[in-house]
Amino acid sequence: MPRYNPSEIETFWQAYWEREGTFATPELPHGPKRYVLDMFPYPSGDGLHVGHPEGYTATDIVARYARMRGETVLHPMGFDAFGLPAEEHAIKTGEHPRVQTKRNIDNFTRQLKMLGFSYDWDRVISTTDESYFRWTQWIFLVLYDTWFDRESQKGRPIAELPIPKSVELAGEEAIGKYRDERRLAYQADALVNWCPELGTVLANEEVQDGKSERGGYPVKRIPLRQWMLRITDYAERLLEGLDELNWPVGIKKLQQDWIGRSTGAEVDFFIGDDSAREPWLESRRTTGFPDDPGHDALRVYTTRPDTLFGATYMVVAPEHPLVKSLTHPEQADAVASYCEKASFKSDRERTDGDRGKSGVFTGSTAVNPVTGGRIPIWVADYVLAGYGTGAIMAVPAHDARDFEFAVSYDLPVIPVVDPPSDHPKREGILAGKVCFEAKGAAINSPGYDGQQTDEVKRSVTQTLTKDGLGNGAVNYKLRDWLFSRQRFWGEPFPILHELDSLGQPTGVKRPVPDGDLPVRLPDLEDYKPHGRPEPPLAKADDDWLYVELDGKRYRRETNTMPQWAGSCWYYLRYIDPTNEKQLIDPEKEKEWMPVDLYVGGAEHAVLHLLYSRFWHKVLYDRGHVSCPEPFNRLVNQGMILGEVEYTGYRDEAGNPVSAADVGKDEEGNRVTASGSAVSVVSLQDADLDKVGETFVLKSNSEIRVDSRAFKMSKSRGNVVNPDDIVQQYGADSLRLYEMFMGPLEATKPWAMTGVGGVRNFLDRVWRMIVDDKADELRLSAAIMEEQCDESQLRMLHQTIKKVTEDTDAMSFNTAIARMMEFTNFFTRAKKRPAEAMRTFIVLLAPYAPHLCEELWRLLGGKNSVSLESWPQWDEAALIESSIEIPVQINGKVKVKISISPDTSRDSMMEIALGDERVQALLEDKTLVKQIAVPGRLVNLVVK
RNA sequence: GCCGGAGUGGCGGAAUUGGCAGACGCGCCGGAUUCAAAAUCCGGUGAGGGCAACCUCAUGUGGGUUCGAGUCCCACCUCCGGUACCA
Repeated sequence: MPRYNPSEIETFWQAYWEREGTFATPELPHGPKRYVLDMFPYPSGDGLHVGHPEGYTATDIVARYARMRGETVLHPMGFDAFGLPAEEHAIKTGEHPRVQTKRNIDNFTRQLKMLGFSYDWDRVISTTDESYFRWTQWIFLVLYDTWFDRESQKGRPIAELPIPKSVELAGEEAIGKYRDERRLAYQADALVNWCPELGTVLANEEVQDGKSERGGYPVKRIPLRQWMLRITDYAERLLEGLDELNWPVGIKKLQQDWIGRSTGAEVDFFIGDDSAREPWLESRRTTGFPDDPGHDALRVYTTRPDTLFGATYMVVAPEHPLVKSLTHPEQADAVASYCEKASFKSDRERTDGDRGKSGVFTGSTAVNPVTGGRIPIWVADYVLAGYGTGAIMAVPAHDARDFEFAVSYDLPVIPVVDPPSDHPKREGILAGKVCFEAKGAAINSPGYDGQQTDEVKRSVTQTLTKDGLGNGAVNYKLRDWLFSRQRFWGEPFPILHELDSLGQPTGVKRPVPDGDLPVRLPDLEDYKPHGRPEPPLAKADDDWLYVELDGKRYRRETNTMPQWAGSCWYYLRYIDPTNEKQLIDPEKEKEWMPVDLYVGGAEHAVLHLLYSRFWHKVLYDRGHVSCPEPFNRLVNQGMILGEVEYTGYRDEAGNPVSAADVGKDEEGNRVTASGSAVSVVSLQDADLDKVGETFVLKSNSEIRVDSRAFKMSKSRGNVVNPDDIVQQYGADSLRLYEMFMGPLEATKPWAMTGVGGVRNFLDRVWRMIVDDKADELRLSAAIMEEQCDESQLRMLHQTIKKVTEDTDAMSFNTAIARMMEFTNFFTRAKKRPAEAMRTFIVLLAPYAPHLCEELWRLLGGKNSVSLESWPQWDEAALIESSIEIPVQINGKVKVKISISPDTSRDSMMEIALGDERVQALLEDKTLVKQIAVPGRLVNLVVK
């Protein structure tokens, strides 16, 4: 019995494709090109989960479809294989991460091949390959060799950096330092999360409430020399570049918000003695607003210079460099202890809202530049050191945070913006009892009263600029990118630190010469942390750690790059994966770039995509790539959740409790309204009824039940393994099901019965063509070398049209629905013209390639169906001789009439009004209005 | 709090963008085939009412625009995701 047997067919055709090189991509495209890219996976030990094939199937369909349309397609795959899990595995087992990584990549490769994706496997790369990370290191050196020229908004070689005379005179060392301060890759002291117990530095995500996520040990923030990338210089370019991209608006918005551009002004507040103030003001009037405020001024950044008259105090961040000098002796202890406490809090904790605001007075005051009055300076951790100038002017009347702080510490509130007269809380606002953050008319602002916010902003900034006390300024939330990790399993930095004769670093850095790349990872005895905030590479043998070059001794940089590094540019390497001389051949780059379609999860909406764009722009500025943006079109696949779960509740006595009466206590445990604990019972849908909006127990309709699908997770036990699905249903079924579940971008719950549904469809396709009663594999007797009749021809061409359009629009679910209709239609037919079957198989091939190869062969195809060209539909065949349209009366369908589809408006109306059923309905009524839409409907408005 | 996205049958989802709501699939019901079952094939399936032809009600809720609203506007509710003092 020749039943559809996926496991046999699928392995056969996968071997065929590999043997024949069916999907090998030429070096250069001939004719139109399409670069279709997946976000490459991290090869975890768990193998693929069903979320991977979702995006991969979508791109595979697009890639196969594009090939059939005659485009040259680049559709590659690779592995983002540096990362923490392999290192943790190494710490536990002593096995080199490379070994485990290799094993995982092999497993992923097996799984990916099992799904029949049309990747060009000759181009596969892993970020951990030496031949790959050699170029990651090389790009780092490009960043190191680049400075950002603000004037031209462009990265340029460091050799072109203009050196001021004074620096030049100070000698080589000063020039070196001057350059180092301007490179896109630079070292700086950054605060890291150091956990002494674990003996390691942690990422922000690994720290919760000031404690390590693993173990719950205290984490301290300590400054450590770190590599940073000056992504902030590219903020404006990264923002502007978004305009031209075909990305989901939501993702663009996320990136915009992340970059967080704001405009306002920097303002200097005088902090010296009163006697020194006049000369200071005078000098400012003549010299203008300086780059450096000097020691007698405190500089703030504000987006609301119009509220300067309402600034009643100032706040500096605990890490602000002036904290010490601003602190009065009698406040010294309080300030010191406050700052110490703040240093223990993680960024996350400090910025965790609703926690109330705390602060401490420094004892000193500053002069408000517009009122001339003295206002107190506080230290508080609600001001962030890393944003703006790390200091603010506080305007409690018009800033919610300042207001909250002012109320706590009883600081004055002076309203300077009058809300619109119809504002419900206007009185409270004017009395300084309520905070108002929106725009209005200035009050209590001598010289500006009555003017509107925007106007006041402008003129206050103008006046400050004229007096040398302020200047318009732009700020970004985006921070420079902390680029080094104290980890083993990452790319080593290709940087050498010069040592003096005593073996101490001189501070001079030197890039590893190009010919010496890659800098490989050393072999370590063990990978365990060693209790100092120093990277594991510092434990390497001396012959790795120390280098002699041109008679000088150097110590290697021992930090490694973050996982982002390798994923920042992999899309370029696919184009020229084995080039040993260059990152990428410029000719190939020009032909293939940019990526035409990039599909992946939304979790990379900000970081990966922003980092990648940043590197790409630097490479662009330095002439290594030809296009300013890497990813033309981006599509985010939605998450696949586990099967829907029904959850009921029971009290301690075991009696069912309605979900409506179940809440959560402070610790998140489920309890009844009276506070007693409830237990959770998992239910089957056979036990349930639906009443209105909710599910209830069949046995007792008073008892409500929760119904929800959850994110797949090991702990919940709802993870679906692709291996199992392929084994049970076949790869084509898995592919098809994931595409049929719903729109690609939507979040959707898994349903095993649905997989059975699409398998059912493939079985029907098989039986439509194959004689399943015969002993050997042969065509069904219904397949004939005959012409389609009119309705078959229409069905065929409508299907070609729908599948073409839907595949173009990536509406795979509706394309599949249409192919199901086709199959249902032709299964019923006694005669199935072979030509129609062949055309249909071509349409289905991108979706279910294995099955289609098999049936294609059976229908007489000689080559792979993947090499066929995509069919065209014939408009003439689509036209139906007559269509049924509704006749509405007052917008409600009453009667249906049959007309030819090209009937004119007037004759439609004539036919409708001539219909006796319509006439009967119109009796005793007055026809007020008649609407006819050709090919659609007739609507009669009557009274 | 803020920013996104979404609410349509028992379930997943369709709906040429303002024109017959529920395509397609699952599930369920009935029939055929079978000694029986599986598989397969055929038919039915939003709710309520009626013997029936038919009627009424239905796209989270309430209003509005329109000949006509799942689709547009206003107000609100719920869920999901992201984000968090950026001055």
